[in-house]
Amino acid sequence: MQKDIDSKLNAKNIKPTAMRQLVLQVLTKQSTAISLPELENKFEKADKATLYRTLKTFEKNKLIHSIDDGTGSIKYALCKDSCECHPDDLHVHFLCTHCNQTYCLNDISVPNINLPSSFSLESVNMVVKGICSVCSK
Amino acid sequence: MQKDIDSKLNAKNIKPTAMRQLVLQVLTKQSTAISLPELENKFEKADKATLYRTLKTFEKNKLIHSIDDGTGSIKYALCKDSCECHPDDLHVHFLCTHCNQTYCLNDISVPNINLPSSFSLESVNMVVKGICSVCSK
DNA sequence: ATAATCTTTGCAACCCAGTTGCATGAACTT
DNA sequence: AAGTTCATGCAACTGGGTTGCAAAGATTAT
Ligand SMILES: [Mn+2]
Ligand SMILES: [Mn+2]
Ligand SMILES: [Zn+2]
Ligand SMILES: [Zn+2]
Repeated sequence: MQKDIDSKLNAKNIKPTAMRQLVLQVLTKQSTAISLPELENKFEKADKATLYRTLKTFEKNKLIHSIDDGTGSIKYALCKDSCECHPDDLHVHFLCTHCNQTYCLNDISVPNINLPSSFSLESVNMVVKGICSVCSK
Repeated sequence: MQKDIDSKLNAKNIKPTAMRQLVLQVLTKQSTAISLPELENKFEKADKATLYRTLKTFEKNKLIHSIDDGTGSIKYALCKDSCECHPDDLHVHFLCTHCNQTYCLNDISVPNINLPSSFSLESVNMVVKGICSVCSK
C-alpha cells in the first residue's frame, strides 16, 4: 500500500521521494536482509550512489538497521516499529551458509556479556552461521 | 626465541620460511589482533600478496584465527595452543571504538543460542564494541 | 510569479581490502 | 644434474563502499 509506505517515511521524518518509496517497497517485501549490490539488482536501472544514500538516510532515521554478517557486504533490514536502535533492541542475526540469506532473529536478544574490568560496552554484533529452515528441508 | 617460532610452525605443519618466521614473530609480539594492511606497515618493504598468502596458510593450519570486527579489514590473532578452531574454541572479541584495537577475550566463550526450529548452527561471530581498558584510563 | 535557497539525484571518479595470474626463484626428489 | 614442487614478488584486477560535482527538483522568501 502506497499509503503505508508514505506514512512510514513520514513517521521517521524522511521526505517521501519517488526513489525512497521504491526502496522502502523493496525492503518491505523482503523477508531477509538485503545488501546494496542486491538492492541495485532489484531495479532495471538505478544509480548505486543514490541507493547508497537512500539506505544511509533510512539508517540514520532508524527506519532500517545494518548487519555485518561477514560476507563482505553490509545488509539492511527494516526495524520493528518499536525499535529505537538502542542496545535493548539488539537482536541476533543468522546467516545461512547455503543460500547466503541473512535473517533478523528479532525474538532472540543478544545475551549479556561480563567484560573484563575497565572494559565498557557500547554495542554487540552477534551473527550465527548455519543452515536456515528453508535450506534444511 | 627463534627456536619457539620454528617449533610452532613445525607443530602446525608449516614450512618455516624466512617470511613466515618474520610474520609469526610480529604476531607473537602483538597483544591485539592485526589486519593485513597493518601487517604490511610493520615491514619496511614486503609484498602484500605474500603476506596475504602467509596469513591464509597460517589460518588454514590453525595457527591463527580471523576476526571480522566490522571495521572493514579482517584481523588475525594467534590461536591458543589448545585451540582447534572448533565451535568449543569460539570466544568473544572486543573492538575498542577509541583505539580501534581488537582483543581476543579468550576466557569468554560465546553464549549458547536457541535457534528457531529447523535452523542449525555451525559457528558464531560475536564482537562487542566499547572502550578498552587502555583507553578508559 | 520570480528569484534565491536547499535537497535530492545521476554520473563519474576514486578508495581500499582482498584476491588472482604469472613468471621468477628456492627448495626438495629422482 | 635435471625435474618437480612450493614460495615469493610484481602487477593487475575485483567489488563494495564512498565522494565531488553539476543538473534537476522542491521549498521558501521577495
Ligand atoms: Mn535485524
Ligand atoms: Mn580471538
Ligand atoms: Zn538458507
Ligand atoms: Zn582502546
